[in-house]
Amino acid sequence: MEKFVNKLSCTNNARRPQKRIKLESDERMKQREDNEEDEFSHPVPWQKIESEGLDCDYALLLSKEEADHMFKQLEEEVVYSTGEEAKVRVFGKVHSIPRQQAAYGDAGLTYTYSGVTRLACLWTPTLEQIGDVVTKTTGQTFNFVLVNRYKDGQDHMGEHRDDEKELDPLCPIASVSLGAARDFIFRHRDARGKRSRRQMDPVKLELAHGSLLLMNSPTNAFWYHSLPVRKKVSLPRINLTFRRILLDRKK
DNA sequence: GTGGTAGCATTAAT
DNA sequence: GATTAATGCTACCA
Repeated sequence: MEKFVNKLSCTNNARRPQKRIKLESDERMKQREDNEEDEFSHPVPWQKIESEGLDCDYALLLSKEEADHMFKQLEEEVVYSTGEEAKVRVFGKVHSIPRQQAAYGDAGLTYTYSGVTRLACLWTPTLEQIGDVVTKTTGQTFNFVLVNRYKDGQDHMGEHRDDEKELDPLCPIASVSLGAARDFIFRHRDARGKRSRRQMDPVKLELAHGSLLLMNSPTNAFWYHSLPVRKKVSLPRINLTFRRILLDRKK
């Protein structure tokens, strides 16, 4: 069995991803960094995950106690889609998605994928709180979060890319995991299928309770990702993917 | 043999 | 034509 990337020794002890989009003055950034020093008594050990066209950062964002608390709060707060909203069309067929899903974000935001348009609910206190931690840790702001709940190892997500046109292409997608640890697989678009053009090994991660995975540009242009079935997993996992959706797109 | 997983095939609308 | 956030089937491995 191949070793998973984040089971290997961690070589990168930077406090946050090296790549940052400069959105604010040096003075404000310095001020914010000073505040972060107060907030996080332990530096966040980032692990860089790289391959051709793949650029991700992985870190344990929350302590076990914090993550336990957030998980419990979300179980009470989040209301998941039902009925038609929980269905998706793939290969011409309509399926119920094999997990629970909900969309939260700024007022009036919508997000479309695979023939389904979602109107975001307004942030819950816990989602806002976690979003703040992610922003403070990464320097990125987000206006939308997609919540996926996998009740056990039978729930999963098929291989896909997050390449929706309405996403800000320069803003990374920040994926926070709570609950049961699950495998997460990246595969390069040119290494899929029988007549694949190239031999490229998939990149495999295990997403732990309280972890944060940043998918930086241009990862989603080249790499598909999936959360495969794992029958031995019996506990639920909640995944939050924070995104920035572009506003006022030209019509 | 058996259970779990990896990888390919599917399918018809956009 | 290319793509596809789904499942189904088969081959492989422990």
